[in-house]
Amino acid sequence: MDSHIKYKTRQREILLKYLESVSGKHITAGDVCEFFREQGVSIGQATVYRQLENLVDDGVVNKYNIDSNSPACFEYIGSDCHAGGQVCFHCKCEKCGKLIHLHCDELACISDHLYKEHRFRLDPLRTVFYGICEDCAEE
Amino acid sequence: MDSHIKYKTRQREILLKYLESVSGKHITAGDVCEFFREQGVSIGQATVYRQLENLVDDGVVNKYNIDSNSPACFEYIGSDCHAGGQVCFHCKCEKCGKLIHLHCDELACISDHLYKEHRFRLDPLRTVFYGICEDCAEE
DNA sequence: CTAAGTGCAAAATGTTTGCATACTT
DNA sequence: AAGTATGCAAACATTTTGCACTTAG
Repeated sequence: MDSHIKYKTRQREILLKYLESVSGKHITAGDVCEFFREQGVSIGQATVYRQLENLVDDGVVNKYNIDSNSPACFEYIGSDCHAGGQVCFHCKCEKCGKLIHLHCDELACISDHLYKEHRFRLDPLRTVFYGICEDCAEE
Repeated sequence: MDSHIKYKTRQREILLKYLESVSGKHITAGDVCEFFREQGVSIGQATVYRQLENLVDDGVVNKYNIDSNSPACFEYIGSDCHAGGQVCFHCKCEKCGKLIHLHCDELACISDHLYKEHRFRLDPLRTVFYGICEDCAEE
């Protein structure tokens, strides 16, 4: 694999370290910028966007496009992710906009059903379940 | 079901007619505006966005978010697929773009699981399963 | 007559780009 | 030294919003 990274820079290092530290969470480019600003760490937002894109190309993080208006989400997966078989599904609340992600093996039944009954191979990376979340339902 | 449409306006009618005439195709809000401009039909772009969103809420068209940069796509699906109180799920092939309609009782387990285990109320009108269809898989 | 929809232009949003400077190797 | 990355600010594209006006019921 030809990696897109050529130089090892301070910015890439701290970005990667941060993403790793919040692995399992969905992080937007804005989140990243805000975090570093709060920490007093100086990093340009253009760099954040550029490095995030590099990391996606290198397969170290995943990028999710939930809505066309809401910002893209990134999630650290490391380099040996796809072998781990840890698939995750996403639920998006239509009311509050919250993004829930489920690392749920039980949801495999969905893939199974779609494949066995309909010969459709579900792509969990791109599929988003829309609906109403628990909190919003209580109203 | 309470529809979001209250008034039947000229703009909604021509928009719906246009979308129906290109059903099977992916149309962006920009495409819609351009088409009407070329036809000499006057319609404000804000209205296009607002009515498209209404149509999505009504389940008459689907909205697809491919990238966060590229514009959202809309596709006519009609109202007859959930006419008899029977909602249907949609699968979209990422390769050939085919839209497959599945009827609900077969997939009730998904809603059930999401609700029982995760307290999430799935909205089948809005949710689209992405993946690879049978035909495209044979390659 | 009233509620809902429209259209314009302006604002908001998220992301990308040009370019001079700084850093890695 | 050469090639690459950074940071800023400006550019960009898409979508949303405020508000006065029009239209459907």
